[in-house]
Amino acid sequence: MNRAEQREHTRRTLLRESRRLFAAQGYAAVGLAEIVRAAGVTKGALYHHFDGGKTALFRSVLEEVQQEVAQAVARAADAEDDPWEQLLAGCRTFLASAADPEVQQIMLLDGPAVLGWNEWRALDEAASARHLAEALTSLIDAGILSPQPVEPLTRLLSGAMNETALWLASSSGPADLADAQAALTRILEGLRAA
Amino acid sequence: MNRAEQREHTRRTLLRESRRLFAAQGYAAVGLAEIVRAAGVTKGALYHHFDGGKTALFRSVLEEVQQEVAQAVARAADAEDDPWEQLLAGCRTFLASAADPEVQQIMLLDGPAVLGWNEWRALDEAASARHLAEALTSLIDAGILSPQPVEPLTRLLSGAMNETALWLASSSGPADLADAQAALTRILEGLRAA
DNA sequence: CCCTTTTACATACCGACGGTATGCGAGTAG
DNA sequence: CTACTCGCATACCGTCGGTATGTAAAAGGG
Repeated sequence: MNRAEQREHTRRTLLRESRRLFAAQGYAAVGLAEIVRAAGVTKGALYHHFDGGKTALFRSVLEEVQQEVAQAVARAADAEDDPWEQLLAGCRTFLASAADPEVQQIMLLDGPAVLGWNEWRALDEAASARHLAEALTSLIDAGILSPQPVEPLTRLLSGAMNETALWLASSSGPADLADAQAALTRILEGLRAA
Repeated sequence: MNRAEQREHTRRTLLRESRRLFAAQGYAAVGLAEIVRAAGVTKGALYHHFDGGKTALFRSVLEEVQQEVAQAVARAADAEDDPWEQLLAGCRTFLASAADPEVQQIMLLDGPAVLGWNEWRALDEAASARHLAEALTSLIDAGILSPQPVEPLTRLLSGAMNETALWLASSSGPADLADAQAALTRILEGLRAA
């Protein structure tokens, strides 16, 4: 194994193990000692790969999670032809993806608190909220949604989905996801009429 | 000053100063040393009043903040006669109240991450989400909203308002609050039609 | 093939933090 | 006046995130 491979291996191991621990226990409850022990390295390696220490490691994990969610959403949206159906499919898929406890703890609970809301929002924007905003803009241009500022609407819908996903984890019978998706659909359809 | 008065004075001072610091710097960035110095006491006093230490102190601060927001919302809603107008007024007031940076940092950012989402939701439920759910139930019973599960809808709306409030803090020109309230109204009116 | 440099870590250490055990003096009750 | 309680202060501890330094192996030039 040459040096580049070894480096990548260590980095990926740190990301994988820290992601598992952050998801299971929450950012604050996980110590660097536990992370490096799980990864089979030492703190020296961690700080060599992640300049900002614990925070930078968490940021990388968060980006990874957000990319995965965004990919799932994009895939679901691309499977539809009609722009309106793309929005519905994307939103429903986001809700389903964010129902994963790993995603919740890292992306929805610790993310904003650890990085601050501004940085969290910037990452969220880059990963998925931008696509939502673009979709809404297209629908407004096409006359399917009434003309209005896109940013507040994007945040309303994004926040609605985020907190509903968290709710799904607590009281989740299997019917709740369907109920939540139905309620979300009702909201979107209500906007369409107007 | 007798003992009961002294006790209450110390407790209120700790709550006031810790609230100020938590709001300004975030939970994790504030040390107990800083809190007790600002309050003019020592850690002994803090642990005498708040059995769970830093976490318990934060929980008390959070409850205080939530109560204040809930009171403002209830007052705005009670000022209206029509149930539908009560809902609109309550939601708009919540958005305006949660635009306060103190409220955001404590109630929306650190709250869920520090206490965990389940406990945060229980406190939120007791303070304000319960009223929202009751209002929605009444509107469904009155035939103003279409029959549907109330819980998912409550979480969708609550989450929409929470994240929009956070957005207001970042990019806030003074017109943004009005835009956000207008978008929220559009969503609610859309539900009404259906 | 050897020597130099760089790289990818490991080791050892530090200050600060949250938390606890104990001490103490002023109130309060009998 | 006394005994007891209560509201804190003091002193101390283990653990944490972070850093400075050491080191062995890989890479690169002659």
